[in-house]
Amino acid sequence: MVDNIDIQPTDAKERIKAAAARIFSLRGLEGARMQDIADEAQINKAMLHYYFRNKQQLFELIFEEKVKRIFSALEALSGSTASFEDRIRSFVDTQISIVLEFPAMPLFVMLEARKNPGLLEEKFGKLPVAAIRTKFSNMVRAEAEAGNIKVVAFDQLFVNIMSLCVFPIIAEPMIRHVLDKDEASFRDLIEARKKLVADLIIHDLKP
Amino acid sequence: MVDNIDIQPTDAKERIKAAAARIFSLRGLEGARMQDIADEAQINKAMLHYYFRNKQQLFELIFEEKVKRIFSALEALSGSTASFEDRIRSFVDTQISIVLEFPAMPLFVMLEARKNPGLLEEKFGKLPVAAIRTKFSNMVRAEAEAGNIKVVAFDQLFVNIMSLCVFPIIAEPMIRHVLDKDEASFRDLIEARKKLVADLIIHDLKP
DNA sequence: GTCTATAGGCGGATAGAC
DNA sequence: GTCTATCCGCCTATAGAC
Repeated sequence: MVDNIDIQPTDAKERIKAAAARIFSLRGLEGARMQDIADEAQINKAMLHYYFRNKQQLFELIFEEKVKRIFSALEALSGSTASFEDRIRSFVDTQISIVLEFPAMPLFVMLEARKNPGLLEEKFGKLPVAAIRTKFSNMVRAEAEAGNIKVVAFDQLFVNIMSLCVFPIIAEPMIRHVLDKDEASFRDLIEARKKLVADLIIHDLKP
Repeated sequence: MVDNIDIQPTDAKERIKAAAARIFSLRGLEGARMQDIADEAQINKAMLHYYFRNKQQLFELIFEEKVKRIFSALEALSGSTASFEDRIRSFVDTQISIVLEFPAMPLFVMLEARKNPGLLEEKFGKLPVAAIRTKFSNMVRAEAEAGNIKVVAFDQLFVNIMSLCVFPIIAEPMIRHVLDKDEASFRDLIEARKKLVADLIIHDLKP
């Protein structure tokens, strides 16, 4: 922000951010080592402090970016003029894809949000999510009144969808252990869920 | 194990274990401070090393106990002579109750299992879970052949149930933020799921 | 902008008195 | 068994040469 006058966008900065995301998501704020981030970014440890003042500041930047990414899928719920069913399908699909990009990230966010309650509110006001929530809630009520779906608690519906999309991916090690799956068949299992989860939700909503 | 000759079961040891579970689950192996565990257990830091040789050993003990607790609910799936539907209901109920006891624990287990792949296999062979899996899988097939439920992939069924039970609780901070709920109404939301999730699963299995 | 060297502090582990 | 004092290594952060 301060010195964005440089012509070439320093991709060192980008490499650091990517590396930090990987290390933080796996080891948490305290567990992450600046040296490991530097190694991963193929850069000197001192450069971390050159680009980002300190560990805490780097951490908060990553946290903020990743929460925004996770919440970005919510827009599939409110935007466009697609039918209710199509919005659900689209949301499930993008949600699963986003979490697949970076499976450890929701774990990281949930853990850090637990350690530091109020971190979410601090970084993002309640207002942006409130707008989407209201929109989705209204949509569910309208569909129910039109007789297209049965009457349901919209918050439970939301929780169901999120659970079915996110949990299997973050719980990969446990699920693979219990179901005795190798990496490939686990990937197939998740891929199949893009349709399966949407079907399950929509079937449940039939009047 | 070595010195279990002492008459009075040292409840200091129990306090330490409880404290360690709390701190480790929230901050992870590297993030946890021995001092914090000692404070929480109202005990001197040196005593931690008296009862448990070092941090790593204490950590592994806690990890092992907690995974066993989480997996213990699986027995509701295979045991007893109850009907299929009742087993599902009973499993959902106990699973939610267990996770509620210690909401951060599955997060902790999933994160540590990610950092250290093979930790699950190392601590618990595949065999015990394999037995339960086979039993459950056979049960699902038998019910389908009897025409009581439709034909489904048992592994997706298992993943669905786990997701709907576990995720909402571990994601409490994110869900409360998005749905703007206070502690009490969040608790109500989870409590209501004991029935709601079982209904959803059973409804989906109707032929 | 990049790197080396080092300061400075924190935290796990132990010695040893009681 | 319990506690204080202390060691020592690791890790963040910075100083300063280039």
